[in-house]
Amino acid sequence: MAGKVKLDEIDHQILDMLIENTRTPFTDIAKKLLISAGTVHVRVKKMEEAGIIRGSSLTLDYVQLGYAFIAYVGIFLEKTHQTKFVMERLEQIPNVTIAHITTGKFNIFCKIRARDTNHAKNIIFMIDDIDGINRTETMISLEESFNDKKRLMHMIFNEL
Amino acid sequence: MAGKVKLDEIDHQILDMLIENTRTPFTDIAKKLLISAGTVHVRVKKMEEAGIIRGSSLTLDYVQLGYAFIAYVGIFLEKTHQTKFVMERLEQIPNVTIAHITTGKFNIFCKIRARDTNHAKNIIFMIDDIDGINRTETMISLEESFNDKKRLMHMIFNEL
DNA sequence: GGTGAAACTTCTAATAA
DNA sequence: TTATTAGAAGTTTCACC
Repeated sequence: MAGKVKLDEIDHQILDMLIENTRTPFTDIAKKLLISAGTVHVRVKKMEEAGIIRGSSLTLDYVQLGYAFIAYVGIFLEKTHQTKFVMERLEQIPNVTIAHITTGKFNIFCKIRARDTNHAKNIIFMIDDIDGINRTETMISLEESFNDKKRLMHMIFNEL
Repeated sequence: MAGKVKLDEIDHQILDMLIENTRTPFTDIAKKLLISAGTVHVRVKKMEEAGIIRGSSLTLDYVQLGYAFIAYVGIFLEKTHQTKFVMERLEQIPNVTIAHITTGKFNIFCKIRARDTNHAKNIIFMIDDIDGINRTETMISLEESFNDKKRLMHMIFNEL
């Protein structure tokens, strides 16, 4: 599964195309890179086996699905040794989409997604109720802006 | 592009399978849901046209790619009306993977990805240099934990 | 490593129900 | 809306560079 694989320019360009659309036909990629579809197939498989490609997922419009509310919750623990326990509890709440153990102001830091303010309130209360949490601080997202993955990839590949 | 579409149980299950692996053959989905591959095709297309499915992307192992460092940077602005300008500047830095305008402690809040602490320092200096930013507060992620999308989808579909 | 072609699988659109 | 069908397209393997 995990391994060390040196990626070359061809691999970078394959990833580049698949990052934009995971269903880009290998034949299209092959045509663009002037290689055979078989080669694309082998290289993708290799990157999957090496664990560089961990999977693929859909980007959904959560607003249209009725989940427009995003907030970040900073968590202060009573004692640091409770970190693992609290992280595990957070992972059990599906509305917590990502959680980090952090240095700095907060001990733990997580992102939540909810339908609306009222729904978010319930989720935050749920978090507040976890044993070991002293208090939380909520930051509501008024606007979200993404940077597309392709640009980060270019940085990585060109060692900028 | 955008539209109101009511999703039924079949749609939910199609999304469920594609969220885990966007390349799941429609024939597999059809077999599991006891419908025809043509129907799967039509429904996926409909969800794409409605904008519910916005796209697909690869999940990459950034640690293996040499980008193991994650931090969140809270930004305090000099004046609120500079928000848009600063957001635009942040979008130009590929290492800033996501940025939010927030209520609460910070005016803006962003996530950065870098090779190491030294690399991160340069990025944070870059952010500090943006006009209109008063000061920043960095939280380094020591450990990241994801919640899989499937569970969030189940919440959404079951109106929990 | 890569190719090109064969065998197999999947997609897609049209038609019919 | 869904199923069926059939031709087009894509994937995957493999013998051979």
